[in-house]
Amino acid sequence: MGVSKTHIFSEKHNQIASIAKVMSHPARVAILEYISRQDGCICNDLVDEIGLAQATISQHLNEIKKLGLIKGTFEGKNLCYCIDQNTWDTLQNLFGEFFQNVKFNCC
Amino acid sequence: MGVSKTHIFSEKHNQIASIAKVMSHPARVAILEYISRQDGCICNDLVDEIGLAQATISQHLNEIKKLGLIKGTFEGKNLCYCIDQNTWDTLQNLFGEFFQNVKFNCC
DNA sequence: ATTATATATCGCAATATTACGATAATAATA
DNA sequence: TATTATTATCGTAATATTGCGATATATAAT
Repeated sequence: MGVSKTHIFSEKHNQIASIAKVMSHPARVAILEYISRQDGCICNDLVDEIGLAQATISQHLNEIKKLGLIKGTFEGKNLCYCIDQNTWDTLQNLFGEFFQNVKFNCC
Repeated sequence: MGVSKTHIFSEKHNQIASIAKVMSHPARVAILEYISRQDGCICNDLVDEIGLAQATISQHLNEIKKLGLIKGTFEGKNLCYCIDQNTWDTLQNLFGEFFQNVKFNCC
């Protein structure tokens, strides 16, 4: 027991859940917002900004990256993390559509 | 260790994370969609529809209810779960705003 | 080559989530 | 009141997540 039964759900429902999962921790929300606020994308001060240990930040970044919401390339010494606009748009649509399509026809 | 440090994050970031957390399991996404598809709101066949044990469905419903996304009233013998339109709109806006406000200015 | 700085990974502990069977509670009906 | 159907709660087991220190890896500068 305790094993999540993802296989019994539709592709779309699993996809929406995956997106939501990434946003389901305030640190990751904060990270995404911080990255998006930067003019450039040198973001090694994320540790100071967020207030979690470097290892923990790295873990969170990795989970965001796995979904494709950010991509990182090395710019000189620092790793440059940026929002991946394509993925972002796709996920935004998927999620927005779900919110939009709910009907309110009772009670 | 292992204790989520919600107190170091802003109210808004925690709020967005809370919404996302509810949607972060495919069963809950499926439940929300199923309820919204119904013309009425007698939804005792959720167990057959989703394919999880009754106790598990009840747990998931409770987590959705805690956020205020659905409300339940008794209609005769059956419990009637419906989307709470007010909460839904609020959360949709909060979430949509977050997605919208991200800038793509690097890489 | 050595050193300094930034990021990733490993290993572990604490806590949270998921799922289900069993059982209790609730409400309509016989 | 007894029965039946529906939903909620309890207890428990399995798994997942969160967080951090320690350590490894990678790049830049000296």
